[in-house]
Amino acid sequence: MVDKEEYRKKIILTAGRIFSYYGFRKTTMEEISKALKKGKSSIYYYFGSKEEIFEAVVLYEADQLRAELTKAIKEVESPTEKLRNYIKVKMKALANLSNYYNAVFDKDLDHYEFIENIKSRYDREELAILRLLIYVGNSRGVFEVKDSEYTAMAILTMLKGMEVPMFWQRREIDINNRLEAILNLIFDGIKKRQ
Amino acid sequence: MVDKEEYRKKIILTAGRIFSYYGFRKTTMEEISKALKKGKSSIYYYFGSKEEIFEAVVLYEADQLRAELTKAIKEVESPTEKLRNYIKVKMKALANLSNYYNAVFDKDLDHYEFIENIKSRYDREELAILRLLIYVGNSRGVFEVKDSEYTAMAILTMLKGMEVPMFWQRREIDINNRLEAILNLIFDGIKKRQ
DNA sequence: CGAATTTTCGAACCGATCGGTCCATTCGGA
DNA sequence: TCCGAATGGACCGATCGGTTCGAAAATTCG
Repeated sequence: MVDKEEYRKKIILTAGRIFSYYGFRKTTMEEISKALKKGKSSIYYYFGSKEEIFEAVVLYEADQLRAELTKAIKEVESPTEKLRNYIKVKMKALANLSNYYNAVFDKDLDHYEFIENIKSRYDREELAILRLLIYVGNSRGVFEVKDSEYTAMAILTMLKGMEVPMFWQRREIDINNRLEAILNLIFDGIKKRQ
Repeated sequence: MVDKEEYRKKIILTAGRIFSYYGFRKTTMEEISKALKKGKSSIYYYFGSKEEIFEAVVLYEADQLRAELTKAIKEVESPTEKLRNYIKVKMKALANLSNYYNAVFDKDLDHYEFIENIKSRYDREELAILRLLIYVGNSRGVFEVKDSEYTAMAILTMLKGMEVPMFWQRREIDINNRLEAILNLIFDGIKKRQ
């Protein structure tokens, strides 16, 4: 009863690890169950299908990401720092939340509609957060942009653009350099010159 | 004609990349051929089987490693530096020559006899190199060990011991710390106190 | 203790996939 | 134009892998 939900969580964690290693297609139920030291069919007591597990994993990671993001912007005061933190956390998350990002970008997975849902839902949420950050920074006189809506969209686009190729060349230095570069770009373009 | 050997090399490189990403079992001939922009059956013109390709890849990486190692010990003069370089190169190679190391350690692959051959052959080679390094260092009065044969074996064992768990936690810092630690240990235990 | 319920698991189904083969076709140089 | 080198589509048998099912364990509860 109480344990069941708990065990689902354990499955999510374990399966998530394997998914992130092999990807959705190349991960087998056999492997998931072996990692849990259970029979293959036992997993079906907790989840209806492989897809359902993956869905839960992606959802879990997405929530994880949202939690980290909101924490990151609450931690600091100034709009500049908030935005800076936000972007940094988001980039760092690429390494840890690989299933979420694979789900968002993997073309093989495009037909899964739940991914479409997550995609658009989180896009809207992100946009709202960014817009707010920019709006506040603007009214405090730290930023100076005409339209916070479109500026938020521009930044979101930039972030998305960064995510994709990162999958192919994931060297640590590379990531940091790119991150610094984009941060500089964003702030120099956005910060009020005095 | 001339190209054939060249194309085999290209296949080895391409297949090696995919093998190192998915592992032997999870890599399909389809994927290899697609990556080469060729039909699946075309690959069989160059190699007799999937195993044969893998064999070639492992052999290639093993030779690569040997070349790097011999270069590394030729680059410097003192026995201390030679041994130091040797170990460092070996550890660094873990990241790049993943097929070779997977082949050496993957339990699923144990029944492939050619891997057994590579294993023992390279163990003997390594032992010989290490023994020589220690022997020279010894006679020059830089090292001070009773039996270079057994000392070489001890170091080899240590190196092998380091290799295995590295697969599971491949963080850069971790590797460097471990490396430093083991180098210190080896040298403090081996170097002549004055 | 025994009955009821929860949880596990092996067996088996079946469509998909995979390694490998065949063979007709195309390519490229003489 | 000829000939072997090289290619790739169609196909095959075997295995794999997701899922179902029913019955055995394990656990809970009266």
